[in-house]
Amino acid sequence: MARKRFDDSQCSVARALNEVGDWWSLLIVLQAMYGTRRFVDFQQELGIAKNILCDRLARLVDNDVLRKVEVGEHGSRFEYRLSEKGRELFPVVIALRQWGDKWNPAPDQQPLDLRDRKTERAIRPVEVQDADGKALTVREVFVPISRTKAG
Amino acid sequence: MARKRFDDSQCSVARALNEVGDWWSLLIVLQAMYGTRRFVDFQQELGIAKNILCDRLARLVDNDVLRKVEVGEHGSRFEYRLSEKGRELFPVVIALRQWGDKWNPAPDQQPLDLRDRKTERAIRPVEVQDADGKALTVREVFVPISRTKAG
DNA sequence: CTAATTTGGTTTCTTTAAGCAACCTTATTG
DNA sequence: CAATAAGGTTGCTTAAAGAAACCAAATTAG
Repeated sequence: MARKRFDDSQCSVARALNEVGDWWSLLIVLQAMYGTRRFVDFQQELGIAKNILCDRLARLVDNDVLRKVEVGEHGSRFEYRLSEKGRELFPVVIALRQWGDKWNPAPDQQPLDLRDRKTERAIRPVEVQDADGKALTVREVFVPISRTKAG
Repeated sequence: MARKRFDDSQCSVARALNEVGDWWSLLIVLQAMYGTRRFVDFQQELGIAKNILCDRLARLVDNDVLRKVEVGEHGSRFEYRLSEKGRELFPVVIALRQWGDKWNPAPDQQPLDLRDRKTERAIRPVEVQDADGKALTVREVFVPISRTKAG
């Protein structure tokens, strides 16, 4: 595949994609948010090859998106849990999920119904908002000119 | 690469990733949001090989994320513009950008400063919110049990 | 009006990663 | 004590990414 490396890119989206932008990583993070923690469970739920899963988990751990935790007294049983950094991908994943539900709905599947544990009310669509919480489209924003180079 | 096809996946995140989850597509969408429209400009700004750019643009057009518009009277000059569907990736891209800025900051780059055109005030971090606009973490939500299979 | 350049590609070749299957080691279970 | 499960590693095949060369139509320069 000869993938280009973006580690040093000036664009933080490119750098973010370097960590979770490959095919499987974001799906692994998603599964982790659904509660999956064990190697075999990721493998079965995602239908991913073991060597690829191995590689992705290791990279996600390297990048501090997941933490690898020994469970069972003598080691050799592990869990992969989301770190704070990994958990903060929540808006990304949910925004992507909502976008997919809206624009590529599966006929036999209703859109994600995610609810607040306390109130049991559904979440809103993820939006880019101004300081007052009003939704903004891409056309309603701008990047102010700054002295240093922008990404 | 032998990439697995997710077109028929039950998971809409997987289906979304099928459209914009490959290496370059989301960066192309990002560039388009920054205002890029021409083939050569994408090529230069992203540093992408022409054949790959060609392929990605065609796929994004196929998937209705971009529209290919003839410009110049006799055709053979084109612009690639975001569709409504493409524009609605805004929260996804911005959430990813903010995540990258927070967790992988470049030393010589300040985080994205995106502002409301009208008020000139900075946008907020993209969040998952409850019905009242309160931010929710992944731990504060649940998926209610439903009669049909969930993604 | 002709030559050079730009735009938007296509083709060929090489490199590299994804997917599959087999195998392996250390627990735990039966 | 044998079988199975967890968590990998290794080797092979296939397919996609990247680079570079080439190309045709349209525009611009002279």
